[in-house]
Amino acid sequence: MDKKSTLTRIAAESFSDKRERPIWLQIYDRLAQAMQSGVLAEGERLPGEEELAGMFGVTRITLRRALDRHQREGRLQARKGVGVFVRSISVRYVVHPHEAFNDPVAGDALETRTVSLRRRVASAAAREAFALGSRARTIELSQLKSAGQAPVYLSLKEFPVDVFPEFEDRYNETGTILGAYAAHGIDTYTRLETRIFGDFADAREAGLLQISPGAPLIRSRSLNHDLSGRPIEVNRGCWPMFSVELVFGESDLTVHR
Amino acid sequence: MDKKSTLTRIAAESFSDKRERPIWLQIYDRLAQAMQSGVLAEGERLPGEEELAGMFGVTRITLRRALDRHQREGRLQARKGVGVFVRSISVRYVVHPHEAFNDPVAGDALETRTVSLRRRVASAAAREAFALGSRARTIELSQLKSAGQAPVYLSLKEFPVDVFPEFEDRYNETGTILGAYAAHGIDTYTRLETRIFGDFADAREAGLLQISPGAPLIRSRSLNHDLSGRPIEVNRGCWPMFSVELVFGESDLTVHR
DNA sequence: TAGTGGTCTAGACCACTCG
DNA sequence: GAGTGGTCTAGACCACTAA
Repeated sequence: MDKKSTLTRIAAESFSDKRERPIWLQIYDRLAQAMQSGVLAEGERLPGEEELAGMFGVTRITLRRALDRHQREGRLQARKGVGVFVRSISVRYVVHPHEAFNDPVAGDALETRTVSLRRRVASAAAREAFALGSRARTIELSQLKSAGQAPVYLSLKEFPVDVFPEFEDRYNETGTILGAYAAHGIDTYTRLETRIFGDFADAREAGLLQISPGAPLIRSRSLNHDLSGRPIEVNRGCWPMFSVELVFGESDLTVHR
Repeated sequence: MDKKSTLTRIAAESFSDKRERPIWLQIYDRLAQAMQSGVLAEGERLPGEEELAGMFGVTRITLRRALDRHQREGRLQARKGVGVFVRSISVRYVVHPHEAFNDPVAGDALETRTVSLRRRVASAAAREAFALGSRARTIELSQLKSAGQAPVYLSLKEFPVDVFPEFEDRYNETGTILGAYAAHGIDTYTRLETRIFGDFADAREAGLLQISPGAPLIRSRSLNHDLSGRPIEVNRGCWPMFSVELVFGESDLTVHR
């Protein structure tokens, strides 16, 4: 039996008492099960909403409530005029903050794509960190990191032009930020502070991360210093909420009463 | 002019081109602005959905899309048969993981309520951590912490009965977990590992945290050892995603190339 | 009992994408 | 041009809560 007829059979089963669980949530459940069992495989396109609604015996609006929820939770992504697709989030990407916020170490398993590299008017955060005037400029680098098919991390970093006068060339040569660091004589750096908080994706972020606008994100903001205490990088990053897990290891957290 | 007529005026303004921003998102925007400016104060009840829809000149379903989004994002909470209320999330509660996962330190500014305290069959996580058999029992403690009016943290901890034979009495006497620790001869402990990840609230969690079911959460799982390396506590906790900010301080994160 | 939020239907128009 | 997802309407019934 092919996949589509399997899905048809799943959809055709009668619903249980809707007072216990609304129909749209029962549809949500069955779609989740179909994805988990492989009836709907990663990357696969779902039948059209009209057809899908017919298969489940409900209105398109009712069906859409189930789809919307799966989109917010990252399992599905809709592309206007094209269709609804199963996103790959089979695994959470595990990040050890002591390492992972630094591009090279945890980045090994990830593919990095440079989204943009340009000079810009310094952001407020960069002005404060680098002690810049209101019209000063910085080097802005945006990267997108993917695990397999699924983008998992989008970053936007700013660097001070006086510390990295040749950043663009050195970055393009070496392909890594640490390469540009080294080319400017910086071999060791310190992460001063990292803040983690939740938020929701805007349209641009949603497009790059292949999630729906409004889907929840985990955001980080951090600041790097070199050995002498000079600030050299401000970083803003975000993960789709459901595709990352932060792990804080043993060590440092002994508590005395 | 009273608040309600102010809201009426806000609602009555004409919408801009809906091709640029859908009407329901424009309603969402105006409600956000009304909350931020104090026209809708914290804890206040909104007009009924039917009335509100009339004020904005849309259908109830269109209005509900705006309300739903605010509920997911934690600014509004609906109570069936009662009304829709403005939740207090004016500030993010800042947590320093080195301290905050430990009840006493960061808990100072929070009010703690004991949700439940009982003995139970050990969870899988507790069985593994404490090396227990499949029918072993543990002490389970659930606490809810609130900042002002708003609940911000819900925890569920398990303790091994052999380490804490009198946990319940000692906890009830001292009112704190550390008190129960001390009464059993444990003054110092170590947090072995903490994992942070995103998820969505189920019905019970939503009720206790005063958010909507399905709203995004930040979850933590952690394990405490005593000085001798003996595991003494497994902890599962969650915050409403939008009401917490995790801060990792300076110190430990120097990176050598 | 009256009012509230939660769910569902039937039908419509639009913008977008692709062949 | 055909098909897709995005938005919106008008109307209905239900379960829940409080007076």
